[in-house]
Amino acid sequence: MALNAAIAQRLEEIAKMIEVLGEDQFRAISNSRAARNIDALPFDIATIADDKAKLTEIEGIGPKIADKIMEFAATGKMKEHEELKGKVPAGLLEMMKIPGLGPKTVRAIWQTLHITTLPALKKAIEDGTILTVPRMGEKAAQKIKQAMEFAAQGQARLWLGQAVPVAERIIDVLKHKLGKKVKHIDYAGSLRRGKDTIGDIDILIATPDIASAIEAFTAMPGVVAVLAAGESKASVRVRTDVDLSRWDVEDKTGPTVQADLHVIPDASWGAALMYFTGSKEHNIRLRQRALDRGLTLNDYGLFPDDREDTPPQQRGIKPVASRSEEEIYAKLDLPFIPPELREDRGEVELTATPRLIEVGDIKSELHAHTTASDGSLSIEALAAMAKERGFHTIAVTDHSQSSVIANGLKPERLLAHIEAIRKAQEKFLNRSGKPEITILAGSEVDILADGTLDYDDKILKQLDIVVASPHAALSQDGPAATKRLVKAIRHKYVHILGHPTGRLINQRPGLDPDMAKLIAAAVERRVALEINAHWMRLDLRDTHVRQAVNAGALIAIDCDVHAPDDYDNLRFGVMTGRRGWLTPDLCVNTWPAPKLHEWLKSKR
DNA sequence: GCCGTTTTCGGCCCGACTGTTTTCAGTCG
Repeated sequence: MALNAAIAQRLEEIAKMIEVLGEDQFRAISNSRAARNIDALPFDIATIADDKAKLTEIEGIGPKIADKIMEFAATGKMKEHEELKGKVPAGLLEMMKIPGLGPKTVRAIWQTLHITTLPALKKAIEDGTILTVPRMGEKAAQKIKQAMEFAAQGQARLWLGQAVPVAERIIDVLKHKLGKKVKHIDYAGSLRRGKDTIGDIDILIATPDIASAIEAFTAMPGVVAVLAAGESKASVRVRTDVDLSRWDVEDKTGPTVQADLHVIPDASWGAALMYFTGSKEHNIRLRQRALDRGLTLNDYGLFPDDREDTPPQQRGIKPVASRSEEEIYAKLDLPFIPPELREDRGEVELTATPRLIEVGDIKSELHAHTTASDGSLSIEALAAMAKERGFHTIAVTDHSQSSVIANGLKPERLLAHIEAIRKAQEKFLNRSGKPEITILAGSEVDILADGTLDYDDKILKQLDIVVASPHAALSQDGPAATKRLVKAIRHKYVHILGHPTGRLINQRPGLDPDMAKLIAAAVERRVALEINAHWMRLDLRDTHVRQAVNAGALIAIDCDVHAPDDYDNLRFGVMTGRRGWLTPDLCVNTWPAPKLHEWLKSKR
């Protein structure tokens, strides 16, 4: 879906350029909204790029933007975009990416000092000429300088698995310092919605002792800078520390992240939690819905709308609902909407809360490595940990021969490994000789660049489970990737397509296959598509899961265990599944042993 | 530039914080 991304990027840039030129800002908002919606589309826009009627059916796309899409799809150019680029120097768009620098300020800097690049901006801050810009003082200049330095450090967004431990650590610190004075505390934002990357961490607290909360937050360990500390809000930059040893990442200590603490009145906890959880698009949708019902919604509650300028809570108006998210949704005639669904992707049409998958539903791990290839656990240790988690089945799926770096198994070693797995099974039998946990002999077999598998059929047939995954040739083009992966799905011995695109978030984009074709093949062959739960992968991603679920495809959520801690990544895989509206029935890992084993045998 | 069971024209979510101002503009979420 390279076209979706290319169009979205241009529309977003058009929006930014309109803003910096100081032209009609509603036009800017429209372009930006269209860009977001196109980026979130679950299908390739190329398939309807010659059909104006279909294009305008997409939310936020009217006749003008449809024309722009058709023009770009046909010619690879967008005239409006190019004309604006002629008027707006590229450096201005870079400047707007710096936190604290918005369109108005960038425009003012451009108009007064004719500055159009980041280096020139830096120089103007250093020599003080920036102070001649209207409304620009010493403090603002220093803030911009600091923000530029943070931006230069690179990675803007944190991995989900990096951010969650930081948020939990902050909550622990505040709970410890404030004890019983904490009425409510939780994290909100994209973290609570389970997005694969996180911009910043939002912590909400309800407590009578506001001063102590702000003090504890700004003074906690790991804080490198206090950005703001007001009466009801504080912002800091805090260090992250996560073991990244499985992949070779340059900065092993991890970057810093902005964390915001919002102090919330106890009575408006639900309204604030909802507001700060977002998404922005979901909130806008709810506010609109409130207005339609003669109500107005803000972060203090849902109030009767009397069209006064002063906010209702400041005039002592009693809210219709405010204490819990549940009661606010109810007053808006909606079921409770789980945070992972709050993306304005149709959830506001729901009439009942869907029973989404939960961590507790998972009863098996179907993708795990041992010391035979690149894992750190023995077969027995792997199985013991799975049993401890209440799983009925664990699949040992070490790498195949082509994965040389991962110590992949040549056929002879694989055959010996199968024997070792059968032996290990004997150690996990109860008194009546029944398995306490079923240990499957499997393999994570490489899908070679042309779609053939890394072992021949004679070998594959002897395995209880085959997870087929792409590991090399991850930069081949979309059509080649589609052909390759569909061929693997159609292979008679394959059960699961492992990390289908091979992406590493923030590191490499991975394959860009035609998902609709992959899903269709998977549905037909009853092959499960994996959500790899490692937070650097989360592959399938949320939008792909949604597509697969809509088509009725089977999904596997697996931790791709290499070390003991990897089992803990399950929750990130489950969050991604929930973002894709995944219900337990479609997820093979939730199936009871007989049903799972029967499915596996149906491929033999 | 999009959108519409009050509208095909006239709207477009709402509040806190900061810094630069003397009453508010800009940015953010």
